[in-house]
Amino acid sequence: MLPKPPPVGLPSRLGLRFLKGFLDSGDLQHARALFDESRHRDLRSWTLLISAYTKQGFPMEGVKLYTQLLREGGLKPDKFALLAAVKACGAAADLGKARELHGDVVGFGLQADLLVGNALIDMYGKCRFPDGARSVFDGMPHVDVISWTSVIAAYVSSNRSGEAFAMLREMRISGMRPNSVTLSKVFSICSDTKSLNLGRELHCFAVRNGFEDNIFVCSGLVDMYAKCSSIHQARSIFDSMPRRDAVSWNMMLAASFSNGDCEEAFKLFHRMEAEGVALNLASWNSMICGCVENGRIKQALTLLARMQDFGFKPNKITIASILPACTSLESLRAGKEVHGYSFRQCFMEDMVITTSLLLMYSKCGNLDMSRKIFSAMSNRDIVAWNTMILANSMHGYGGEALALFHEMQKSGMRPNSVTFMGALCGCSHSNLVEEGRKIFHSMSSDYGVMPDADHHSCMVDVLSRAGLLTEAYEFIQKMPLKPTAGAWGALLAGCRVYKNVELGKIAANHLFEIEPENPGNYVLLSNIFVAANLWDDASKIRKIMRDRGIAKEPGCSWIQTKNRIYTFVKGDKRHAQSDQIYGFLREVAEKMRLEGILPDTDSVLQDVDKEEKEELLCSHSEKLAVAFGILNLNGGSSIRVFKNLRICGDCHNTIKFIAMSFGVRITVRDSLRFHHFQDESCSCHDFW
DNA sequence: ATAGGGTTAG
Repeated sequence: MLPKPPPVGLPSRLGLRFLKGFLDSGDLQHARALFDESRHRDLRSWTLLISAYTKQGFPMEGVKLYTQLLREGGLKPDKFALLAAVKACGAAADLGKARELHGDVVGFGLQADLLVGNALIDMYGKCRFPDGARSVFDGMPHVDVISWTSVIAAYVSSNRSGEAFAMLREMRISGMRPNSVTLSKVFSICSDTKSLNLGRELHCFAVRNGFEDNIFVCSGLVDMYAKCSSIHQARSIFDSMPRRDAVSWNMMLAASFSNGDCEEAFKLFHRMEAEGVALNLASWNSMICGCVENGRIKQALTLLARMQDFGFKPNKITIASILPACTSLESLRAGKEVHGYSFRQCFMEDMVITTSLLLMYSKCGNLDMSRKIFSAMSNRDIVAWNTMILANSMHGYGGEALALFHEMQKSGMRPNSVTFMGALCGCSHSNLVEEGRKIFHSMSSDYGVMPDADHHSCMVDVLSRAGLLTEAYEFIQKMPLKPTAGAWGALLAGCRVYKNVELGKIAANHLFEIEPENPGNYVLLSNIFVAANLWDDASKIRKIMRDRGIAKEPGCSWIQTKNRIYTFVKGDKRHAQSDQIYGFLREVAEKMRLEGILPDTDSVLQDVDKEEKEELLCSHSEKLAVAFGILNLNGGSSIRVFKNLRICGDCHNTIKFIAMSFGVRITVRDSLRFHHFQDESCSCHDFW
C-alpha cells in the first residue's frame, strides 16, 4: 500500500514523488525520515513538509523546519515556502516567530504581494496581535475582501469588537462588499459578547444583501442566536435553510447541548445518520463534549468508543473533551489511559490537554503526577497556573499554592478572579490567616479584581477555620454583596469545629432561609447542639427535618481496587469480607484505646449512650472502605478512598492511626478536600 | 485558499 522508502541519494525529483506519497497517506513519520535521509532536498520538499505538519496539527514542527531551512538549506525560500511558514506560525500562535517571519517577508521583498500580505494578516490575528495585522494591512498597496476580512477577524479574535465594527464600516465606505466570510466573522462578535440586538441588526443586513440562503451565513446565524440564548431563533433558521452541510448540523448540535437539551441533540444526531449527512470528526466531538458538559459521562464514553468503530481517530479536541469526564468520574484508570494516548500522539505540547491532565490527576488524588506534568510544561497560560494553584490548595498545600501564586506573577502573568479563588482556598485549608487577609485586600487595591460573592465566602472560610468566628461574622455583616449560602455555610462549619452555639444558630437560620432543602445545614446545627449537650435543641432540629421531609444525605464511600469500584454506606454488611472488615476495625479501636486515643463521639446525631455511639462510629462508611482497602492491599503501599460527605473527626483519628501502624499511605477525598495520611499525620494538620 | 468542535473556581 505505502510506497517503499527509496534508497538514499535519489535524484530529488524521484525523492519528491515518494515524499508526496507518504504525505498523501498521512504518514508524516515516514515522510520525515525520508526527508532527513535525502541528500537533495529541494525547496518544494521543504514547503510540502512544513504544510503537512501544520495540517496534521503540529505547526510548531513546521516552524522549526522553516528555521532549519534558513540555517542550513543553502536555499532561498520562495513565496510558497514563506506562505507555508507563515501559516504554520499562525497555527502555532507564536508571536515572537511571527515577527521574525514578517521581517523575512520584508527582507525577501514580498511584502507587497497580496497572497503573502493576507497570510501575514491572518497570522498576526491568530497570534492575538491585531495591531500587527493592521499595520500589514495599512502597508499593502492593493487589498481585497480577504484582506479586509482577515483584519476584522484579527480584531474579533482579540475581543476588540469596536475596532472590528469600525473596520467593517470603513470597508463599506471604501466600496468593498463584505462577503459571507466577513459576515460570519462579525457574527461571532455578537456570539462572544452575547449582543442579541446587534446580531439581529446584522441578520437584517445579511438579508438585505442577499445572503439569506448562504450556507456560511446561516450556519453563523444559528451559532450566533444559540450563543445569545435564543435557541428558538437558531432552530428556525436551521429549519429554513435550503441546504445544510456537516458544519450547519454540528452548530445545531452544539446549540441544543448548550441549551441543555440532550434529547434534542441526540435526535438531530440520529437524523444526520439517517439522512446520510457525512458525519465528521467535529460532529463526534460536539456530541462527546456536549454530553460531558451536561453530565452524561457514560454516554460520552460510549460515543468515544463508537466513533472509533466508525474509523475516527480521537484528536486533541476529543481528548480535551473527554478528560473532564475522567475527572468527574475520578477514574484514575481511565485518566491514565487517556494520558498514555496523549503521550503517544504527541499531544503533550497542547496546553489545554496538559491542563486537563493536571486537574484530572489532582482530582483523582495523585498530586505528585500533576506536579510532574506542570513542571514539564514549556508554556503556561493563566488557566494552567490557576489549575496548579487550585490543585495544591485542594490537597492542603497552601504554602505551595501561595508560592505558585507569587511565581506566576514573577513570570509576568496577571492573576485573575479564578487565581484568587485558588489562593484564598489554599489559605483557608492551611490556616494561613494573615496571608489570606493580605491577598483578599490586595485584590481590588493592587490588582483591580473586584472580589465577588465566592471570594467573600472563601475569606469567611479562612477566618472561621482559624477560629476567628466573631471576626468572620463581622466580615459577613460588612460585605458589600448579599452573603450567599457559601459565606454562612463557612461560618456554620467553623461554629461546629469551635463549638460556638450562638453564632451557629445565627448562621444556620440564614441558611435555612437561603437553602431550606439542604440537609447538611440541619445536620451541622444539630451536631453543634449535641456537642454542647443541648439535646432538646438537637431533637427540635431533627423534628423540623422530619416535618419538612428533609432527609440526611446518606454517607457513602468508595474505593477502586483492580477493575472494580466497591461502595460502602454506613453499617454496610453486604460485602463478602464484611466480617473481616468489622473484625479489623474492632481490633484497631482496641489498639487505639490501649494507646489512650479515645473515640470522638461529637459527630453522632442520636442521643444514645456512649457504647452505642462508639458502635455507630465504628460503622462509618469511610472506615469500612479504608479497612477493605487495607485487607486487599496485595502488597501495595497506598490506598485511595472517596467520600461524598465530610470526613468525621473520629474517622480522621482512626485512619491516621491505621496509616501509621500499617505504614500505608492513605488518601481520602471528602466533599471538601483531600486528606493524605502518612506516618503519623495528615496533610490537613487536623484542620479541615 | 479565509466557517465548526477543547482547559480553571462554587
